[in-house]
Amino acid sequence: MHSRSPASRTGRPRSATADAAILAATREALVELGWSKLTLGDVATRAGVAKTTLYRRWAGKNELVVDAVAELFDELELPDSGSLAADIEGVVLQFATILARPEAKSGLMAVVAEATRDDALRERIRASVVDRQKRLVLEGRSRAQVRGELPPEPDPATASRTADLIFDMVAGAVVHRTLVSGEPVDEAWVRGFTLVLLRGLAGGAAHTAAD
Amino acid sequence: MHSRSPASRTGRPRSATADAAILAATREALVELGWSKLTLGDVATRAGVAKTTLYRRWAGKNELVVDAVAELFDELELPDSGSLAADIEGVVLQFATILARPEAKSGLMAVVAEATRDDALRERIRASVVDRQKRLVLEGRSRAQVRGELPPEPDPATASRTADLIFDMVAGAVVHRTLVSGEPVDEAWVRGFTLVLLRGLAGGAAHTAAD
Amino acid sequence: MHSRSPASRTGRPRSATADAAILAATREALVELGWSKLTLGDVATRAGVAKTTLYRRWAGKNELVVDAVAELFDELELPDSGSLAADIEGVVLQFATILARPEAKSGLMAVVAEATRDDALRERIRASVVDRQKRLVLEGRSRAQVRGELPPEPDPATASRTADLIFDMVAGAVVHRTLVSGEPVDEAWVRGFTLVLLRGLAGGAAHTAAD
Amino acid sequence: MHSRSPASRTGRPRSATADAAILAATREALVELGWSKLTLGDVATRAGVAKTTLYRRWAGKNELVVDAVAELFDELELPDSGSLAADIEGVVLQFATILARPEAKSGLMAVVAEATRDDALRERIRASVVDRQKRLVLEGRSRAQVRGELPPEPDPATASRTADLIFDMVAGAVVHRTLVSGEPVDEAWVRGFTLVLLRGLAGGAAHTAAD
DNA sequence: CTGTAAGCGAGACGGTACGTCTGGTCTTACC
DNA sequence: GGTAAGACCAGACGTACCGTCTCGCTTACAG
Repeated sequence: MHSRSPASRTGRPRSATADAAILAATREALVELGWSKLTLGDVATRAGVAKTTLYRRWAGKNELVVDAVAELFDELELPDSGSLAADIEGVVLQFATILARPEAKSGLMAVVAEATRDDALRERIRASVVDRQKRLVLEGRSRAQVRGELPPEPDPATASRTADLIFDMVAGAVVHRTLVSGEPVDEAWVRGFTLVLLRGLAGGAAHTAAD
Repeated sequence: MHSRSPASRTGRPRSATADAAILAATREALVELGWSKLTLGDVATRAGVAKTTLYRRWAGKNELVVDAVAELFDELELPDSGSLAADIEGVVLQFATILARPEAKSGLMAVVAEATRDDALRERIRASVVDRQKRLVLEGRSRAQVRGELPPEPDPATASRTADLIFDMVAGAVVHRTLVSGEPVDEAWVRGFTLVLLRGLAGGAAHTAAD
Repeated sequence: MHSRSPASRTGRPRSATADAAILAATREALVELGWSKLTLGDVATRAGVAKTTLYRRWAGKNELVVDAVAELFDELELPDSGSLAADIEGVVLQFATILARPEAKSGLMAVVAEATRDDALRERIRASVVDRQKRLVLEGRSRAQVRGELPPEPDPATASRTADLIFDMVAGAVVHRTLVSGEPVDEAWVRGFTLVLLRGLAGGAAHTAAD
Repeated sequence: MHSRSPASRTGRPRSATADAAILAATREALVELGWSKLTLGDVATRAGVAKTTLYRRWAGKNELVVDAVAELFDELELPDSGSLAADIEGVVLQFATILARPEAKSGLMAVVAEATRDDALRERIRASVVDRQKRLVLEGRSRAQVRGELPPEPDPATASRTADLIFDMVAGAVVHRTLVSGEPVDEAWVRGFTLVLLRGLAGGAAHTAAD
């Protein structure tokens, strides 16, 4: 999660509870203040921790917020609803619900903005948030293949490229609707979106994208 | 663009060149520093203008950046390439090209992040950036209808809803791929994406989304 | 006193009252906290002034304290008591009275201590405190010469050297008794000290010191 | 010197060398950094000792520095040069030589400054530094009385008062010239100063100071 | 063609947060 | 129990910007 001196055997060990308190305080501050008015001094105070403790563990505001927000998405689960379309609709709705929470909106977009000028930060976001949830796409596909809704995918490279496209489309559309358009991601929208997505994918998007 | 005292008839008029100089300086600073390290004092210096002049015209950093970035998207044009797919591919590529510029990335995402806590700001973004470019979707559709590639749309409400969905999907996917995934939006990707989108839309997404 | 851009015609002029408020607040803080616990942030608060204002005018704690303390010694006056001995006793008592004040003790000794490692600071102390008060020695001597108590001094270099010695002896003895010995500088002590000093000087200390 | 648990019979005994190492490290740090930038953490590191160890033995920076500096003055010796004036000149020069060392200047003046607000500290300085060296005045006087240069002093109270005055004048003048005036205490200055002092004392300063 | 109202540059103002450093304490593991 | 290591809380440091203000000057319309 954050860098730790790997083999420090002596000295007082780092407080185990401090991490959790700091991340929770960060989310709390994001809700109340938003990213731009969040200050590390305030987070430290809320967490009942000295500023030095915070800086000892995270390099700055961005890294802290990424970790605080990433935890939010761990509660995403692929529902087993019997059909691919229903599975997708379920997970998209979950995703939208989390993204509608103010700590997610404020924090995630801000660090994405910062990441446009900081490759290490983008990598951290990708690792902590995106790749960690890509499991949902993979699991959904394999489940659909078992059900016979999707053909087995022989080429792993193509499979990976298609999974990325799906992730860009799902996450992008939900984020854009929520944050830019400012419209709710309700069941009707999700159903329409899922229909377009599945119909579009049926018949080999990957084939075309690969030429 | 920005508020101006409506009926000030007396006194020295505002410098006409200052606005353009400030917006250009803002974009320059966005390129060099990114949003979070951009300071209004620095923009004023770059523009050869006093800080007071800047504050007289814009309420703050966010409003200034929205205006500076919005101008970038005015150069988008719908190419007339003979087929709907090619039109879409063309405009998506243009959009991706603009979005790849650092002043666009840095600025746009940051103000979107700020807008999560500021409805007035989101409205300003929607008006200045999104709605201003929605013309492209509408024009592309009507052109495709003339060509016979799309059926005429009888219900204007459904038409509007579909246009919004398209915009969310296009803008969202491009933004996500560029900023989060960090992968280039090249011709291969655009072709794959457009294929999925068009195949998905064919046959009445709006119908399903409307029930 | 402190550096000032000499010919800045534009911009908001510096607040005239801020200087006095800051120096007074510094003395107040010296009384309450002493030098080592005095913080510039606290001084700024007491003076009703921002920390930046303070840093804009003084380079740091030492320079500020020198100026704050130097003002205290401006109230020294050479009494015209009719005899050299009485004049000296009067001014030594005044000096001791000022030095007994906590803001003088705390501040002066601390900056002298700092000056052991900072030549610029020692020069500032010498200029602001010592040389500014050396007038007392010079005036006292010329007055005594007019009275016929001292012979006219033909050699200005010798005169200056003697004045320095006198200053070192007077200031040094009073400071040492007050701060190190911790004994009061009362009239009895002053009379004894002055007797030793005058008897010692009578008959040409300067002559011997010059060979 | 510093408090020691008097009857600790069990456990690991305190390192005997640690004290000396810490005091030497303190003087070293005083030379390099001066009092205000000296930190106990740094002293501990230089001495190869844990901060805990240091705090267990001294209450704080001031006490530590007093002990470190006091040792410096133990090398003062009254030379037996055959005349009172020469004895005084010799010891004044020795004193000035020690005081010119940066660890003495920096440390001594700083703790004197601190002592203006801390009576316990002033007492510690007086006991460790001043009273410990007052032997020089007493020994010098008695030697001069043996030689017949000074009359025997019948009244012990007067004798003590005169000794104090001498100490204030000698130490004060040397300190002031060294630290405030910033001029060297060379042989010429010492000869002039001693002349004034002895001539001033001859004939009963104490008598006048006592009335 | 002069008065006046607003805009202009410069830069000081009271503030807030930064990220670092130090002081003094506490908690480990080892000796 | 003493020690070295180092994390802990608390809070000051000096810097950078914030958004506002006070200046002396310029501009251009209005009377």
